[in-house]
Amino acid sequence: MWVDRHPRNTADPMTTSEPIRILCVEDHRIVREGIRLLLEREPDLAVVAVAETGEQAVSEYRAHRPDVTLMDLQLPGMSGLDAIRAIRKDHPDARIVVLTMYQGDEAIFRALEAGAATYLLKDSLADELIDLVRGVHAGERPMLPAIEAKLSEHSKRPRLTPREVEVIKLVSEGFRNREIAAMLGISEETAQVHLRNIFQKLGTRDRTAAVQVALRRGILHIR
Amino acid sequence: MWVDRHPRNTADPMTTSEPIRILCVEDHRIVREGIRLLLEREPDLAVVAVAETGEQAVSEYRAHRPDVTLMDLQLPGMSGLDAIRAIRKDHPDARIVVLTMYQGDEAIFRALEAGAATYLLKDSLADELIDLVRGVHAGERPMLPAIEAKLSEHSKRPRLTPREVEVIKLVSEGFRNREIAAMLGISEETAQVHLRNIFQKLGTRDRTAAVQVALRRGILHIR
DNA sequence: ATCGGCATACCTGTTTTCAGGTATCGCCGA
DNA sequence: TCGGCGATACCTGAAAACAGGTATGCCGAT
Repeated sequence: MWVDRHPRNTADPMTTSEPIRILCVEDHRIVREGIRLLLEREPDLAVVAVAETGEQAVSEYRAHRPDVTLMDLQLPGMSGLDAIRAIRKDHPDARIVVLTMYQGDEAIFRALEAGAATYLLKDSLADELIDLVRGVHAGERPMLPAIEAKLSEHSKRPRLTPREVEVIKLVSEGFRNREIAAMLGISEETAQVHLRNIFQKLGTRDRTAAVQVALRRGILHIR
Repeated sequence: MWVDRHPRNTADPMTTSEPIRILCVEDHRIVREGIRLLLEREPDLAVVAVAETGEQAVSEYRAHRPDVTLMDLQLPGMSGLDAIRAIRKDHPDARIVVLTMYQGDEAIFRALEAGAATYLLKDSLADELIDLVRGVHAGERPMLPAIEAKLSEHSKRPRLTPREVEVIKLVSEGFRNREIAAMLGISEETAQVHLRNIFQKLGTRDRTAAVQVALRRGILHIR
């Protein structure tokens, strides 16, 4: 618990003199610069720091204590998800807006579970982004209808357990059941049981299709 | 930090009255809007049209005949690659700059083969984008060192044949060898031979790893 | 205290995939 | 015209993956 040195705007951005201070976390420099320009067309928004990795995001957050953090999920090194967790661990009142390409229900669920205030896709309108930033800064947790829909879809589906996620991750990297078992310190048969349960939950009959579904749903990520 | 805001005079853009007319093809609206702002900070650049699908790109090209087209590869419906081919078929002198996230050597090779003038990644500098646009407009085919490196890497590797690409694509969708054979109208054994050749070329021992490598190298795409 | 979910393990089969070989046919370029 | 490559096909045998069942220990919630 600390005393915030930077006064925050709780309401009515246009009548307060201090703009909303934003940290923009995005690894693609052209995109980042573009988003910065978008935001800074608004007189009540100011990008005070940027970061292109999860680690940088954490340290820039500490250094600048922004009012709102705009976070991409796909980052080199520490993922955006882990960065959200790390920031929220030290600063439980951090207000984080996820802005990403990932449209999988699991990605959305995990980001909000990790403490993000809201979630939007990069093909949203610039105005939607700006509205969400203002709303989140005002303490709300505004949610776009498309995201709500994916969330309710998610709640109807069985989730993979942490162990199952480990297994499908190794499967996606091309390891055999025997190797996966050795890496996890379990028997090959147990690894197979996990895999069978994964197939059942994802509605697939083999590992290749399971990996595809896991990628689409945001259970796994590229690279 | 970074990004100087002054227009730089490479070929003295200020003395020419007509700006470079650009078509910007990019499905993510926030990114598209950001790139547009980036480009339009330069007085000699003007975004005269935008498109968010391959089909739109083709029709907008026809309607506006831009000097330079900025093309993303990942588009809903018709891919950016097919859009490049379609545009270049009707307009062999079309000058197209690919701006994408895909960093796989095969994606780069195919784009240039399809007629793109140059290729850059979204984590390039805004200035690099602007320089490339100006260079391409001037009739050059400027190439960033990182892209050249990937291209020479590509030339050292064996390429998959068209048939092999069809096979690995179906494999990535989770089909069994027998199903793939039926879909392609060949025997299961032939499908297996293709797959064996794919493993050999990609340096993998099984289908799951092969799909991962194919995704990384831009031989396959998500979705 | 009991029940359900999770992780673990083993058993028995069947199906699929992988590895190696050989062979034909057609096409294209040297 | 000859040689190579791509696509096709078949054979055999080994390895891996998949399907179904049963069972145990643990832990958290009711």
